[in-house]
Amino acid sequence: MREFLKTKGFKMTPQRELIFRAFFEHGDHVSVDELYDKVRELDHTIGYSTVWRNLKLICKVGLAEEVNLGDGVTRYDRVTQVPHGHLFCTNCKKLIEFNVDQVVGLLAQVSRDHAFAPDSFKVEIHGLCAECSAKTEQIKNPEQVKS
Amino acid sequence: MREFLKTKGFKMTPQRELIFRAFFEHGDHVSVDELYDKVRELDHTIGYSTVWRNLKLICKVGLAEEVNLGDGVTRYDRVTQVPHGHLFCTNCKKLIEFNVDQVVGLLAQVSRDHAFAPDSFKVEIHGLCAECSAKTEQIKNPEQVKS
DNA sequence: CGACCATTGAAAACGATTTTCATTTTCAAT
DNA sequence: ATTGAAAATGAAAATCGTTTTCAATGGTCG
Ligand SMILES: [Mn+2]
Ligand SMILES: [Mn+2]
Ligand SMILES: [Zn+2]
Ligand SMILES: [Zn+2]
Repeated sequence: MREFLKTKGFKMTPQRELIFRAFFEHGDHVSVDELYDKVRELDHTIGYSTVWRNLKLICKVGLAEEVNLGDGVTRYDRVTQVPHGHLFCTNCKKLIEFNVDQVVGLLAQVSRDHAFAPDSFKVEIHGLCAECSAKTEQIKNPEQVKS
Repeated sequence: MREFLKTKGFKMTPQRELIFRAFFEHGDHVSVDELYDKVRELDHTIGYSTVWRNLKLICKVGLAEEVNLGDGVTRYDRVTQVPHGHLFCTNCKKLIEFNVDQVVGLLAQVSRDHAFAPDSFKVEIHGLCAECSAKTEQIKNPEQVKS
């Protein structure tokens, strides 16, 4: 890691080391706030802006990407070998990943059709996860015990 | 329109009339700022919050949806018969729509696989449109006239 | 060891969105 | 037409996640 960053002209610092570790070990889909809290447990002197800047750095060197689910906070998603889509529960904010190989095939064709040079594909399904869906069902149809 | 809103318990006002008209006649994919500017040309006394609230209202009654392209501003997209995806040029911000029938088919299956109750599917391709793509090409490979 | 420049932390700035509040307007019932 | 309750408006302020500023610190390399 240190070497990887050095080749890109960045320096390694204790704070950076800690933030990178925290992100890659426990941090997928974290917001700045969430990672800040995690990192603070290990070193309560680290500043918020340092966490923010290092998350941006992780993106700049291509190890993560910002994800915007439309709820006002930016999350940071590790870049993986295979691209994936997100099932986002608007109730409990759970995020489930799924394979998008087939979808990407279709979207690549769409891009070609429009002479569009794609950088990235974003595929999201918003709705209710199994658990929240079950709960809502209950609320709408309270157990009709009476005949 | 007046009747449609009345049945939902909302009142009609001159401001609302103007804002709705502006949105449905010239406003697809507008931000609040953009629609505010448009509406201001017709009535320079309308307040920003009134435009904001009425865009929210248009969404609430199901005639539009918020779109978040990750550039920090919320846009408002008319709800159409057939769902569509967006090709978003990160350079010139152009937005091109495309058919997602096939994609939605795949995503519906993904939802079923996860017992997920989908509300909406979001399909975006970020990159460079044909024009911007051509320009960038030029910059990277300036006409190599010399041998 | 310096010199140089990236990095840090605290605080302030930013900017889009949302809320507040006093006032005005709509609209259904008199 | 008059009235009253509820909804809507406009200006201003509040909110809140993000981003910048700036002085101080610290890493890298000769
Ligand atoms: Mn992910
Ligand atoms: Mn659209
Ligand atoms: Zn859920
Ligand atoms: Zn473009």
